[in-house]
Amino acid sequence: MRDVAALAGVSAKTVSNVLSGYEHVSEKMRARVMDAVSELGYEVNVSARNLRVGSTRVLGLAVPELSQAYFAELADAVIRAAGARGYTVLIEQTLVDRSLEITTVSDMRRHSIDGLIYSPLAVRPGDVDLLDVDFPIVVLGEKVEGSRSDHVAMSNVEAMKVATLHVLSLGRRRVAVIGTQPDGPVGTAASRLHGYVEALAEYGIDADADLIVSAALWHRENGVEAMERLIASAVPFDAVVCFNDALALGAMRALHRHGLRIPDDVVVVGFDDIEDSAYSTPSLTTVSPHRDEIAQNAIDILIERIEGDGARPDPRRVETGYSLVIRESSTGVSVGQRSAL
Amino acid sequence: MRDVAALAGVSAKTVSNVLSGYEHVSEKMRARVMDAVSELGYEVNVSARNLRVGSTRVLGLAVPELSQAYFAELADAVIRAAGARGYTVLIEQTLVDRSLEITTVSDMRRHSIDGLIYSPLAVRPGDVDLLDVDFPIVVLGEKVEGSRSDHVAMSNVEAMKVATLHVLSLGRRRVAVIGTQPDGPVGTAASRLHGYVEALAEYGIDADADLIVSAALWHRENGVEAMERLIASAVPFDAVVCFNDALALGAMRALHRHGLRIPDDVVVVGFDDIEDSAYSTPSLTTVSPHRDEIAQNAIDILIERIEGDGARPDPRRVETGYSLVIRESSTGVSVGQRSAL
DNA sequence: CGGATAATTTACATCGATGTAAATTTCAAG
DNA sequence: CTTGAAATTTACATCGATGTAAATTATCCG
Repeated sequence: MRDVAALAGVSAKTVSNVLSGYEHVSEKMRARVMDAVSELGYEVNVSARNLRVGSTRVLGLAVPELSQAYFAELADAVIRAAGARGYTVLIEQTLVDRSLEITTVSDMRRHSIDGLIYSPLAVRPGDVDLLDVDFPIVVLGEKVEGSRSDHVAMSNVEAMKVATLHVLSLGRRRVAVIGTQPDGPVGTAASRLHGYVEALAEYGIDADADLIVSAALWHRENGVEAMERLIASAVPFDAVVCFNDALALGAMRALHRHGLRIPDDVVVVGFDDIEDSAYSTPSLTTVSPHRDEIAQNAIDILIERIEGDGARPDPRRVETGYSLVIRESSTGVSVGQRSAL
Repeated sequence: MRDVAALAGVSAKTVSNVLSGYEHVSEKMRARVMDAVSELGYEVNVSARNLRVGSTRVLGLAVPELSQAYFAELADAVIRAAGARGYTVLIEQTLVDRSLEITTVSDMRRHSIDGLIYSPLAVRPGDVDLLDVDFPIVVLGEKVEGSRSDHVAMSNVEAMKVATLHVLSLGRRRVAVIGTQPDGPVGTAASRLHGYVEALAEYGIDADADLIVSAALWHRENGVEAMERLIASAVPFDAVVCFNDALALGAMRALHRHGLRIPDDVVVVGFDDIEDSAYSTPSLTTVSPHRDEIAQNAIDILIERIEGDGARPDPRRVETGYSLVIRESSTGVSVGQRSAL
């Protein structure tokens, strides 16, 4: 910057003013400085600016795994929303060794980040303290009892209830569910199971433990495996609601392999509305969380905290919308707003 | 840091030494400093360190869109490879407005990054200069004529030739191809088309222009649309090779809708081996680029450049491996190494 | 044309961590 | 109980951009 200033015959501060778009800079000055800048191919040193200014305009986004379509699509939405506000996003994968989720916020502060959007797989009760840091954080998903951090989430209970009611309205009565944790449902899984149970209750049906199938992770392979188990158990069922689309796609794969027709023999419903679900065969009925709404809210709240006066007001809780997208896997025909054809 | 030093009764430099793991620090000193650190909840200011040290240990990864499974899976691989070397990854999406790819490297240098891995959709001849910067860059995909930057890529020609030969070996002779750009093939598309043509030539077949179908983007919807056009054209065909899996999945969707059976009526082959392809119905035969190998090579070369002596040696060209994964969409049965079941 | 006001530019200190080189302490051997 | 070498710690300058406040220049009006 010194060099540019010297070449333009002005002070370093003037160069800085030009580059940071300071209001009171004359046109000729601006032109002169810009010439010098391009002649020397100068670029500002971001680290120095960050140090001086005290912020980086970089936000962290912590997700379990980018290779899961839901999180990739979420990341895309977050990056766009952040970009529109002039922020960049640094993505952290928390599920690094495919089985253990590391959750220490301080791990993420290694990189100078102004704030963090945290989308955990499952926040267990004890994790609350980890999040209760004096640093701007917005948590996506289940709100945690006693947590003082900001949350953006849809109502998993309600959404899953709507999805299950849809299945029941089609006349199915033996509705299986895939996706609880092997060691008992917590977090998102617990809420979705709750919605499922509530829906059954409206039809006067008691949940049958034999129809509740666990999945270690929510990947396609776990869906295949869970469905194989369900079929092997010989428990009769005529529908299955899955806690995410990957599980549902895996389950469909297994059903297909066993010659079971979808939806004739088994109705399948997913959750997340990832892109694949519109293009699978059959296309998948699923709950579509409004991802852009989630991303937008998270970004807005986070930036508000960052640029705010630093006071720690009451935690904010935003509930985002969702919609049920009905496709072939439940009705045989596709009518949802984002269906494939 | 001053405060920590004061509390521990030592100089700031000693605190710095302790925290950066300097060799000659006595045990009692280390303990004393660490106590002070945790008592004050001190965390180093990364911006200040970056300024002083002159690097950030952050690498950029520029991909068109994270919501495309191939790039999400690639990003995952890159993040892991970088993490193992102590680097973090900042992801940039270049396809911001869904149609226009911005490619200026300097756009990405807004964020203090030590180096960049750039995975362009299509580098056109004129783009060479944009990449010929004095900054560590590794380009993924097609090597560009005259480019002086490092490249990591598989042989698209060869891989597509192998895929097409597979189709021909099944007895199909009217092999369509989906994925050229509407305004003439460039970059990756050109190479893959080349491989297709070469394979046909081995069977003494001339490429038929009517069987070469373009796609504006390589998303599922474009695959659907391309296949609809092909079917509407009434040109007979008994197989289709697609330039990526998303196109193939979209094409399968369209075939299904028209009551055409896969693979009986039409053999379908994709490219990329994204996770969906193993779980689609039918599962998709595809070329599997060795993503981890690509990521590892890119990271190794990039870090070598960054940590090297700054000399600008000859550009490096690494060719990574691939394999043909044969699944139901070509043979009716799945035998590939990463098949679904 | 003087004087006041606004616009523009400048000098200097500062953000916080770390490299350098010098100062101090520690320790083994004589 | 020296003495020299090694180990440990310290003082100080520095990375590069920007906020502050003061200095300078331009502009306008009576």
